[in-house]
Amino acid sequence: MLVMIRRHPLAEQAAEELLRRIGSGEWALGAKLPGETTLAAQLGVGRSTIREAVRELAGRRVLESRQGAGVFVIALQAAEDWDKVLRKADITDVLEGRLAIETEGARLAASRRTPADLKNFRYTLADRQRAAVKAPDDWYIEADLAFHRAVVTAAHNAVLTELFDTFVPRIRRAMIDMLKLDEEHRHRHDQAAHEAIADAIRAKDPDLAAARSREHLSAVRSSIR
Amino acid sequence: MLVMIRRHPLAEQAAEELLRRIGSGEWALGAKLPGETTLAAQLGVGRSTIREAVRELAGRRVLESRQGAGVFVIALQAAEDWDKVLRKADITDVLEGRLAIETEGARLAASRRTPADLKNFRYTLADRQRAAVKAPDDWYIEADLAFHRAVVTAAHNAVLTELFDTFVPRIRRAMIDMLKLDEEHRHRHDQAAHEAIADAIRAKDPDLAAARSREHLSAVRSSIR
DNA sequence: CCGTACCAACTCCTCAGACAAGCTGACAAC
DNA sequence: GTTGTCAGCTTGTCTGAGGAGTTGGTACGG
Repeated sequence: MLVMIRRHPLAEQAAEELLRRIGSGEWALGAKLPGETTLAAQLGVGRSTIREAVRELAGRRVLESRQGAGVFVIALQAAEDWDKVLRKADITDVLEGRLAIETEGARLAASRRTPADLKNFRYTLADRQRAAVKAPDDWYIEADLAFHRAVVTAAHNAVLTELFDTFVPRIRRAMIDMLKLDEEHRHRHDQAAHEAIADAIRAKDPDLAAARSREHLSAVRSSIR
Repeated sequence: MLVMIRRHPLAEQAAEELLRRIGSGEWALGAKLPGETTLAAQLGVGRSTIREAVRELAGRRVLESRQGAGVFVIALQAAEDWDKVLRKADITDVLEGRLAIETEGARLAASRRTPADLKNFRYTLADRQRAAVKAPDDWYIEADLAFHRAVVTAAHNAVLTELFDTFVPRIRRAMIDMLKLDEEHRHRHDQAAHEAIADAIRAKDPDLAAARSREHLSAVRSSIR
């Protein structure tokens, strides 16, 4: 223990160790961990270090401590951090996930869109048009994402909207990289494809909206390779 | 402060207060928080209490502390806990999300499935057939989910697979509720629909696989209302 | 004028000890 | 048997001390 290279604070290492033991089945769901003093002695660290480790796992909703009673396991593993999953994932995998969400979103939007949704389309499309002509990259990216979000929002499905928002940071980074390699700004010229998606939703044609959404996003995916 | 009813430990209250201030814009993304002693004085608590609060928010990926440098904001709000989002979400919204994932999964599987995937289909379908005839509800549910997971897995897309796994607990609960109201076990009789999905993937027909997947899940969704 | 080495002040990190507050089970009194 | 009490456990909080890492200024040498 004393010899090991310390890249992380002791408290973090202790948290990882506890998480490992929980995952290995040493303590079942709902089980009570040994007392702080016992754990401190076991891991060879001070009591306050153990407390911080437990606090960290409490923040990750794995442990729960009750004064006077003890520390208890409330989850066998840390909830998947989606931002981390997406960061590590291959960009084509992410784009295929986005395609699944947006295609279905466009399909549902075609039957559920309200007048407010259509107004939102007009606004975000006009904004995207302006940004495509003269705005710097980051402005354009935000305008583009705003329209795509408007489509998903029009599906009036909280899960799909939340999924889209989860994907946004990763998509944004990918677009930044993509635009850097795209000196001709070819990507900005597909305003027509966006208008077409909005038109299909406006016309209440689910299959067409889904098809056009799929077509557009497939093109984006292809342009990556 | 002394008079207030203390239902939560001070460290937790301090964490909530810090989270509130971050959300209110007091500290921007990437900004450095005041030192431990300063914060402790501001909130009227001890230094170790502040440290535990920071540690909790570090576990939630909102703060990050670097020895010698300070504590920094790395997210403006706590990451959405997907399990929690799905628990609160309307079941039809969840099923529509599942439909988006599985339909696209089936489509991709039709062009990427390996011999191992097909073997997996055979195995899980046979298992589901047996369970549909005589097994108790929870066995049947696991067998059904195993086949659906096999389909998504055959798409060979880590993001889609992870999404499916995120949805599973919520879907499982919904199925339990559904089967309780389904005395005739009608739901168990759609083995043919599952075989049909597997056949389309086996035949490398993306559109057909997607259509059959969509049809099956739409039927499930309709049976809920 | 520029670059380097040094250093002081600041930060978080860890430990130890003390006491408060809350829970639990055993045991005595009724 | 039921109830009340309490001792012994647990976590919660504070304080003081020193260790370790970062940062920015400053003096020195070129």
